Amino acid sequence: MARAPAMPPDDRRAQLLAAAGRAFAAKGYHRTGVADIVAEAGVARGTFYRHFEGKRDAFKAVLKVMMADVVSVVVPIDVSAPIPDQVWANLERLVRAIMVEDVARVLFSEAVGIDEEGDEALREFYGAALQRIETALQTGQQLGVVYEGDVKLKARVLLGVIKEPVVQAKLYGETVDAGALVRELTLLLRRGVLK
Amino acid sequence: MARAPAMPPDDRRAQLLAAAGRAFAAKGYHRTGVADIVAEAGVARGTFYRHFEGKRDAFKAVLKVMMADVVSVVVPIDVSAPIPDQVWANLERLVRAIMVEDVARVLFSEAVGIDEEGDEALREFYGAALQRIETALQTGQQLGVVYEGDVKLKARVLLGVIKEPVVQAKLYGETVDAGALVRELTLLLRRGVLK
Amino acid sequence: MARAPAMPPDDRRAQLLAAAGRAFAAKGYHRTGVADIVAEAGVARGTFYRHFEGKRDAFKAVLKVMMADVVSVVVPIDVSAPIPDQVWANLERLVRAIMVEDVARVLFSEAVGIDEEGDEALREFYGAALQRIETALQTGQQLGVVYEGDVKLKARVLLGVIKEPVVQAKLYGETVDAGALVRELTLLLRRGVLK
Amino acid sequence: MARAPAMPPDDRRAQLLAAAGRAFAAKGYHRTGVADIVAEAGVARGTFYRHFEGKRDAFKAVLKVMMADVVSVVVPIDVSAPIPDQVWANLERLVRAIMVEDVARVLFSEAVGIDEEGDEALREFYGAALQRIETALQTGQQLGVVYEGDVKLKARVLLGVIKEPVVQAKLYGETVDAGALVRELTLLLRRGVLK
DNA sequence: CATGAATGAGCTTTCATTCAT
DNA sequence: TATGAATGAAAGCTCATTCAT
Repeated sequence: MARAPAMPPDDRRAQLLAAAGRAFAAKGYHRTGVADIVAEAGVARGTFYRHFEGKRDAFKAVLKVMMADVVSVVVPIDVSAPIPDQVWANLERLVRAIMVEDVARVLFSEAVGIDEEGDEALREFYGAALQRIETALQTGQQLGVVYEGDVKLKARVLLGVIKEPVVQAKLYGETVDAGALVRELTLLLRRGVLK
Repeated sequence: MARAPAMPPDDRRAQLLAAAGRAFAAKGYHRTGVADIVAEAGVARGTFYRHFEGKRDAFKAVLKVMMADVVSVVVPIDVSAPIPDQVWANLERLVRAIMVEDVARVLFSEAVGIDEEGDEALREFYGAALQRIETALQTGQQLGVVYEGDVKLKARVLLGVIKEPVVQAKLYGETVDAGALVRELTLLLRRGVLK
Repeated sequence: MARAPAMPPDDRRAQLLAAAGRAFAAKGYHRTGVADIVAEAGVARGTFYRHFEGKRDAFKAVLKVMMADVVSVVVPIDVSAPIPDQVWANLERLVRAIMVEDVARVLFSEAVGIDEEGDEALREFYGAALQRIETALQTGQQLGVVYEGDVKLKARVLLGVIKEPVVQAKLYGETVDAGALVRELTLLLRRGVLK
Repeated sequence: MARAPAMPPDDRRAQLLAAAGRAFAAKGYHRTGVADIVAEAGVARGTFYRHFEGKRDAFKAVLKVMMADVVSVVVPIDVSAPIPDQVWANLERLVRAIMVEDVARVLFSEAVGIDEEGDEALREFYGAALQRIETALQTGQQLGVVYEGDVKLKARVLLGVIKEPVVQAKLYGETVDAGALVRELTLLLRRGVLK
């Protein structure tokens, strides 16, 4: 094959990261081989190992990028402005970010069961996400807009509320109607399910 | 090793199924080898293949048993008796069933990414579960106790509500307080999160 | 399964031998499993091992029977009667015997490569056959009806002359026209191929 | 073990092909493992699978090479020169080619019974060989030097005439005297066996 | 830096044989 | 004598990783 042009390490790494993201998203961690990644990137096997310690390392790196992408869309609540609107806006952006092509599958579906280190990476991601939700809930409680109760548990429930519809849609190859989902979530958060 | 005593095929199969369930729960599908399963069962490799076509077949069989176990705890609502109590009771039994040692990990964590056939098995499980939830919601709507809206989406949200706290707890090796969880879910379903 | 009725050992052995012959003929030594043989015979696995030391032993026994069948059709030449007719008659019986359903495949196709002991069994068969042909040729030379020359080599050539058309026909699933083959062989032996 | 030096794929493949040929010739298809081949070649298991899809694929490749080797020694008859001499020369070269160490065993002894695909490969080989012989016979008939009659059958007989002495010699670990064999075949073709 | 041939531990699966019932 | 569940050595194959060029 034609030799890929030499490239600043960071660029090459970024290229590989993107390729790895696509590959993992397409087939999941276990079914994705290093061969898939380097084919996607158009470089040789050895090049991959110049930039990552191995397949798992690459996966963790992909995970990190995706986490950052997802988290970045959540903007802190400005208490001097109407709060509910900000919450709904955050929620909608979050759902949309999660639904972006690769994220859902990589983060939610294929990530568990790699090995202890892989699980740890996942825990880190979920830990960060849940931490943010908890903080938001606590703030809400202090503001009197969130019911009292175990915020940790509430946070996990909320995570599931957002995640599961996306995961299920992925599982069936459907696309999610973000607007409808957000509306549904809004209603759930506001009044529950049962009259 | 001492030769395992002969046994009626159905018994041995059941024993292997249990062993496989424990093994998959302990290390997940991908990290579990047939070697682990037969070690857990205390039989030789060949014996495993007398009862299952292979590792994936065993996994599917485990999945099937667990599905049945989980589903069986949900009892139909008796409309001539107070409904809410029945709903909460069902919910509590469901949460407890899911929390049983092996179920959560096998069903929720390690199951995706095996191969197309494996994914199909999962889809079947989730499909059946969601179908039940949807039916319950529709009944609820007809009885006027469930808000209007897309039941399919509602069902997925509810699945997430139940599943995620259990998954997260597993991820951290925590045990879930079923009572607390059910109470929280109850409140969520009744009035939402936000005042 | 219903227990096969107890049976005098020789009968059961004969039954198994026949079943083994059919099985080996159908799929060849390597692709035939003990499972095939016992299924064909309608007995349990263990029964097979009560009558044969193992798969190879059964194969050797089948070989022996077939050898005897084939060899028995060749009748000694009566020098007081017209010789050529007897030769042609022997030849025709031989070809027909070889063409009998199972013989060709078992003897000629699937027999080599089992292991040293198996090869030895084959050598025995071929040795016996060639010995007979050599003797016939020597007699012929003494009677002045066979050309001089290395009888051992001549014998092998003749074996090939008979065997190959049958083997090839088997390979293509064709049936051999014994009459035509014998006629062709007759002409070859009498005058060769080239004018 | 010392790492085998990198090598252009075609070279390595050729080396493996040769090693496989030796291995198959030494022990036959069924008793030869991939382990034997890679040991013979002095490379690791994985290297083998970089070049062949599996054991059977390697066998088919060996078969192909050997076919080509054998076929290539037969040169077309030049009708403007004395024909019989050319026929004998071809015959002698053919016999010698077949007797080359590996060819006879691989082609003639161990090849049947692999599986349907393997048998098909063999049929191809024999088909090609027989086709050539048939063509030669037809030409001979047109030139009036070959007796009339079924060329297909004649071709098979001739194949047996050449093949069997070589096979038998192999079976006994003898070496064939090519000169003597060709002389014998010559006489057989010219005048038959019986006066 | 990039390459890709080479590696080999580890995995799944098969099947002739054994032996307690 | 007949049974068939149990066995486990042995085989084929994969793929993340290494390293000489």
